[in-house]
Amino acid sequence: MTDPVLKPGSRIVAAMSGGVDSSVTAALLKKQGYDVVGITLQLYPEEKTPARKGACCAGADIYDAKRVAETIGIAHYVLDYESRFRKQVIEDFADSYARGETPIPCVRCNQKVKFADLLDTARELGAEALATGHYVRRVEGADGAQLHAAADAARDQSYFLFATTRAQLDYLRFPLGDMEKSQVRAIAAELGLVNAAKPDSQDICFVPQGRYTAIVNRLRPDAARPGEIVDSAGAVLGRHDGIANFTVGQRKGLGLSGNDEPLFVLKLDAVNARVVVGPRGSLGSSSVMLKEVNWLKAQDAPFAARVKVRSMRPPVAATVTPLKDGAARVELAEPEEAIAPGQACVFYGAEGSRVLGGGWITGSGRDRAAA
RNA sequence: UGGGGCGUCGCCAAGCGGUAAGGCACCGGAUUUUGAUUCCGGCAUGCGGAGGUUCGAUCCCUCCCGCCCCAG
Repeated sequence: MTDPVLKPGSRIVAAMSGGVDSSVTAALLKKQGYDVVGITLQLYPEEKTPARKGACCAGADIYDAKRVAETIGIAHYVLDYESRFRKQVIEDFADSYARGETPIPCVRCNQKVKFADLLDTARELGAEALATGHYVRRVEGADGAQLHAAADAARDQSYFLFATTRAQLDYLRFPLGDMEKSQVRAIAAELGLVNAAKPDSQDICFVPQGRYTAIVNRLRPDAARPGEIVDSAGAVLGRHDGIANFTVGQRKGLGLSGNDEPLFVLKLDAVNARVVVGPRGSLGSSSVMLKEVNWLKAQDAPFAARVKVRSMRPPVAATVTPLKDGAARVELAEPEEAIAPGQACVFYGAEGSRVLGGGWITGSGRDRAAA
């Protein structure tokens, strides 16, 4: 099924990370007769991320992308995006932790790098569109392109693309949005792509072995300042080695023993380097405050929606109220646990799969405290 | 150095003669293109120490060590 808008034979830039998904994306477009140009971004120095499973965008992955491009017969370029990536994604990541938040670097990367600079580059190359291997659907609507969750719900990545603007969406294409992962791998195997059986990427791509705090500590030493672990009443229960080690809702790593029930992080106080903890029952909140909301629908009045407060969580019914200066308030029908500043709250239609927008969480209301 | 109580996994804590529950913490794995959560698995040949009684003792007896409390 070819694109309803693009002319046959149009030039399309395919963002190729070196993984199966983006490789198959490029292959499918090529098969459909487009003039596909593969581009791989070098996002960080190879030597810092020795070959490992689940990485992308450096070293061996770039090589994989090049091999795939050769196999399917398309042009392929590698662009050095290290400094942009460091500034837009890694620095932001560290700043966010230093503020006591829990960042989502993948969203920033899509928002500030792939759909920004890479998109511009694609235009400069005369391409009609930029395609990626995200599992998300782009639907041509009456008043422009719409963003929808992937057909394969278990694979859906719409949460990570909530910040995609309508202008960006207009130019983007996501050929895998209607497919199952197993189909994608089958196609890769059929075409003999080198990465057909390559493990899915996971963890933060620029962090070796999941030790993200090492990067944060190096960039923002303040986030590694030791401090107290306290309960909601302020009683000191223990000490910690830096708020960057924690996120709201976290249970492991507190080292507080002797309790009848486990304790979770309720809040991070960056100013005082304090970690506030409490029992599970104190984790729920039913109102969420957002900033920098990206609207993919008219933003005139409050509306009913289903929202996700974390990527791997079923959406819950909610009412979204647009506020001034790109802010919004979300009232959840049922309290959600562990709503963490720095994470995203993404709005979906009350029915169906359309993404209506989303924003960055700045705080949440503690309904139990308010009740 | 009179009286009473207590010492079981890193922490809390059952067991009170029949061959060491549980929770918390911790470790490992699964899941996951954030960070978490969650799930599964692991975690005291030994119950302060030394003897004794018994077929058999963490549970009974003796002594010792260490805490705590009330009196002096």
